[in-house]
Amino acid sequence: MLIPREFFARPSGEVAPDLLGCVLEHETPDGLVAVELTEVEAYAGRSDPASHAYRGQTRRNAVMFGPPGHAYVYFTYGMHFCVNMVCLGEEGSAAAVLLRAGAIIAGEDLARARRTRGPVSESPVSESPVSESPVSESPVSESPVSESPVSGSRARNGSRDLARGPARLCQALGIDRSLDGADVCVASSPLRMRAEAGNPVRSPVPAQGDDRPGTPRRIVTGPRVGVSSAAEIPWRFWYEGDPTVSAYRAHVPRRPKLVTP
DNA sequence: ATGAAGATTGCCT
DNA sequence: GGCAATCTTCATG
Repeated sequence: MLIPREFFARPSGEVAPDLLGCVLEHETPDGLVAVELTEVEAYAGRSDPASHAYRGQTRRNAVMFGPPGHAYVYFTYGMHFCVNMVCLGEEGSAAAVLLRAGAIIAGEDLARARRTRGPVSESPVSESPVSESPVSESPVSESPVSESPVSGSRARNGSRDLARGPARLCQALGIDRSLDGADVCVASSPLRMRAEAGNPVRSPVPAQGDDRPGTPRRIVTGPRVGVSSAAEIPWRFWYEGDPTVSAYRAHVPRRPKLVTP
């Protein structure tokens, strides 16, 4: 069931936790990839110093100032895309929720192909899978170790890392600039957001605490890192102990470009 | 016109 | 843990 637009017509701080467990799917000629969201981050817009909308509307962030239920896709670091869901707290607030991580629940092969085919990586797609079984059948509930450390296997090939991080999530889904402004609330859109109800059973989660199937996943909240203002508001939301949640990495300001005389 | 920084990631020691 | 890759956007002259 598609998520109604009213869902997004709320402050981003309210929408964000409700997005956990929802499924973002992108349909292309190559196929369909669906990701269940496990980590999101809210941005308040005009009043948020860390938001792209803080300094007002520009060509890049124009979508954030538009109606809710649309995707705000931006390009960063010269190579990565990130996607937000536009919300609506106050009029023109330009609030949004950044989709930071998720679990692939459909189209995993396509997602892996997109992730493998990196800018520098030229490894052919014809890679012999390690007992690749269809996602729908055969629960792998009895594998304590999530992934066998195959020599040469990078993190990017692991299923749990396919959408672990905002840029990886976009790459796995095939989201790029052309989807900026896409409406995720209409069935005719290639990019759609589905409600949690009707989700396939979650892929096996490594034993960590009490993540048995059937156990409701707990949502953890915390302040965003690196932003001092409004620290009392929980901006980040994720599923506790979920392996697909991105690990925080402190942002390192790069050294200034060296001038050669 | 020019420069600096960025809602990141992959690979290095 | 550190640094490079890579280019768009925004602010300033």
